[in-house]
Amino acid sequence: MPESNPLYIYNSLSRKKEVFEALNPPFVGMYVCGPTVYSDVHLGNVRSFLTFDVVYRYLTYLGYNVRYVRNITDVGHLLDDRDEGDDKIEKRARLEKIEPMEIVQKYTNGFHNTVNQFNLIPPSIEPTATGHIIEQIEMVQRIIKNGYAYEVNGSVYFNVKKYDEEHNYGELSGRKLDELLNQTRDELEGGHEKRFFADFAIWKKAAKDTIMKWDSPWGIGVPGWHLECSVMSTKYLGQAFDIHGGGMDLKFPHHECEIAQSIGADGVSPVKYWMHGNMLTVNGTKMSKSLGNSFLPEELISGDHPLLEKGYTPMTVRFFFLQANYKSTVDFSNEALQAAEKGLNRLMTAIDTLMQLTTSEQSNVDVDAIIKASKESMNDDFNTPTTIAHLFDGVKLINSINDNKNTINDADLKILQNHYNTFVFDILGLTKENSSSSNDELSDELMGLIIDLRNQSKENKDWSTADLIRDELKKLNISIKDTKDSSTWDYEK
RNA sequence: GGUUCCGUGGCCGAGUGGCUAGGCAGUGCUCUGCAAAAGCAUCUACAUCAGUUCGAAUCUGAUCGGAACCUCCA
Repeated sequence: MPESNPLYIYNSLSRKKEVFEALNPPFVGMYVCGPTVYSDVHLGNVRSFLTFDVVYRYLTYLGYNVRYVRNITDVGHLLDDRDEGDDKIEKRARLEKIEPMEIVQKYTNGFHNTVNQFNLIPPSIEPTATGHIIEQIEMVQRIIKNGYAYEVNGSVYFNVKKYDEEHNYGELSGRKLDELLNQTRDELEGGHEKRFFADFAIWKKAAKDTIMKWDSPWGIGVPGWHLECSVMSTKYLGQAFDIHGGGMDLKFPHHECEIAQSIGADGVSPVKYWMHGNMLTVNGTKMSKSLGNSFLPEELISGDHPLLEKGYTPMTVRFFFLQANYKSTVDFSNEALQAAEKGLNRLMTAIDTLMQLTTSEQSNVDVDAIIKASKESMNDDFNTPTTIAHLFDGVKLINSINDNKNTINDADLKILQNHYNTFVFDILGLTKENSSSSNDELSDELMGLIIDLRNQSKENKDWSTADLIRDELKKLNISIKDTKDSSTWDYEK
């Protein structure tokens, strides 16, 4: 539980940083909009999930008991909500000539593999839309009963106009209904089933050739596109819960509709703190599949993509993202990624140094200052860039102790070691990626032998042999680095 | 057009009234047979114009430029 300094969270609803106070401490309910599993997740998606991974990790660190729910959307994402709506997953299934659930399984697996690579902690519950059809039907019934929805030809629409008369449709995104009306006048032409242009489907009658469909009081159909999140958050976190996260692009209409549905069904505004992560951009434009500027995590790692000069490890990317505030866009560039790669390396090297530091009787360094600064940064709306900056201040300190320019005693060293373990590995979720992970005992022993031979050459001042060994190993992507009285080696991809 | 937001040094990116983060690159130095790596030190800034103020990157207004959302997207 937060003691001295409280945690502040930027709430999209109030557009202010607010002190975080859990509804039912020590429990915290957090819902994050997960992926629609109709194709591979790309790097932009990863950034969003990473943001909330850190939120989850930090809340846990603070002592909260977090139930983290992140859904899998496996049905119901209609391409539009007009009469001829089409389901993304079905469309993809037809293209690939396989079962919709095969698509769902394939890309769910892919999603899990990807987020594992980036060291994201799995959520406490990962519910699927198709697993909650009954609950969705029940929610539609509650909304109808409360007079906020109407049925037309086997479809049910949320009555936004009526809702807005009693509540405030658009409170999250700052939109006004009459302003929306002005901009979408064209859309009103033509005889749709909706009574009002802003109404949205919460149950949609199935087209004849639809494969995924369910029986309901209104006939055979599919749940509307915004409903699942309302249903599953209510089921697992209650009618009102602490944090709801998602990408900025979901703010409107998706999250706006969630609020309306929850109030329409249960009379309760569902979320205390709305959090929105910003977009990953490429050359200043949002990364998205339709623009063709996205790339897949595998392409990133291999470097096999026109936009990439080389491959980058998942941890480099994780660190790169954490060096920016989650509320800002991050622009992808090779230069920035390479800077992150080196910076991360510097941090990890310093941690190695930290673990083998020799102690003195006295400390003349202020470890508390670094620890305090790191915590305050995280408490300031999960400000990972400044947290990392403070960790780098510590790097300077660690190196100076290692150079005998400063001293540290046993107690302080333990504190500092613990701090870096906690912040770097537990909270920021970075891991040591041994670039020589392909090593086995045999290569270790062989390399040890080669290095011994080379050291003998060096002792004999046979520089040409020593250099030959180093140059030839270089061709095999093995780099030799000489330190004062030993040599290390690394396999570089 | 509407809503929301942004423009910081070569690059990335913090910072919301005075104390000028951090990383990468550059430069100098240390270490070293050489190299690499590592370490230390260090230089470049606040889109433009006007205003408020003792004082502004930070507040106000205008101008220019950019983005997201308003249609599925994290």
